[in-house]
Amino acid sequence: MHAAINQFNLKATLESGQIFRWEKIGSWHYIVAGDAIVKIRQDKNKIIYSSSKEFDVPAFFDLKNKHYGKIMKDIGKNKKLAAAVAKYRGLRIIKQQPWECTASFICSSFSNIRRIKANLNSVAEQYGQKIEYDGYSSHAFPTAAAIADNPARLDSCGLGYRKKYLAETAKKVSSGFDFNALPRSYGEAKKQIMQLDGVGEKVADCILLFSLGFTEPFPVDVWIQRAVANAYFKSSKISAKAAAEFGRRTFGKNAGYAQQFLYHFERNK
DNA sequence: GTCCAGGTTAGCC
DNA sequence: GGCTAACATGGA
Repeated sequence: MHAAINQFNLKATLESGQIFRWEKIGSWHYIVAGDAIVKIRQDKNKIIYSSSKEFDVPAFFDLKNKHYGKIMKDIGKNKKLAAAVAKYRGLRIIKQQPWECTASFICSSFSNIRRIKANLNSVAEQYGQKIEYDGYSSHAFPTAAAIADNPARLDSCGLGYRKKYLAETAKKVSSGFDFNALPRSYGEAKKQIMQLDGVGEKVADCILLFSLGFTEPFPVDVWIQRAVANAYFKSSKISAKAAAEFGRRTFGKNAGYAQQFLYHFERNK
């Protein structure tokens, strides 16, 4: 499939730490999402893609968002963000499946991207069905029930203390917790998600932002905490809570985008 | 050996 | 409510 596209930066989108199970081989990117493999590359204002099964690639990359230009204009007004927006315009917020996103960010806590990738691939190998497309082979991300049925297999995934969080959350998700039945309000939805083991303020914000369609979360990790302190408070350190409140107050409904640009910019400077 | 990594939690005040 | 130490593991 070919499609003409404006304001899309595939590289920045994939490299900005929202999604972990992807790999670049030559000029192609292979992304494993759920039980599908998506093959995609970007050539200026065009994307070329296909997938192992039916998959809405434009929806996944938020390319149907009619407000993107306006959002960029809005957050770009902020002096500290102007450079990030100029440099990475086209960075999109990916829309993942809630369970997979939740599991991913439970694994992300106090870790690093390289290791998170290895952890998630191990989990997929332990439980997930083998899938193959265009010579690229991987494993589907397992259902919560698959993990809940046999949590012992997490032992070999190198998750450390996160193992018990993932096992417990898999159990809850496979036995009643329903992402589709969450309240519409950010605060209420967040409160419910935080009932899950291993899901605190930051991971909850990531889940709401990267999988549930909320755009106002401002997830604060060590990078964002430092960046906000340095750029906006002329201080070397402020609390995570203060950084989150600042982000949401300053950027409102677009805080999620602002955070993602800030994060990617900080990590690459 | 020491330090750090897209934090969360339990235990304390 | 806010503050702290503990939590497993791997790489620099």
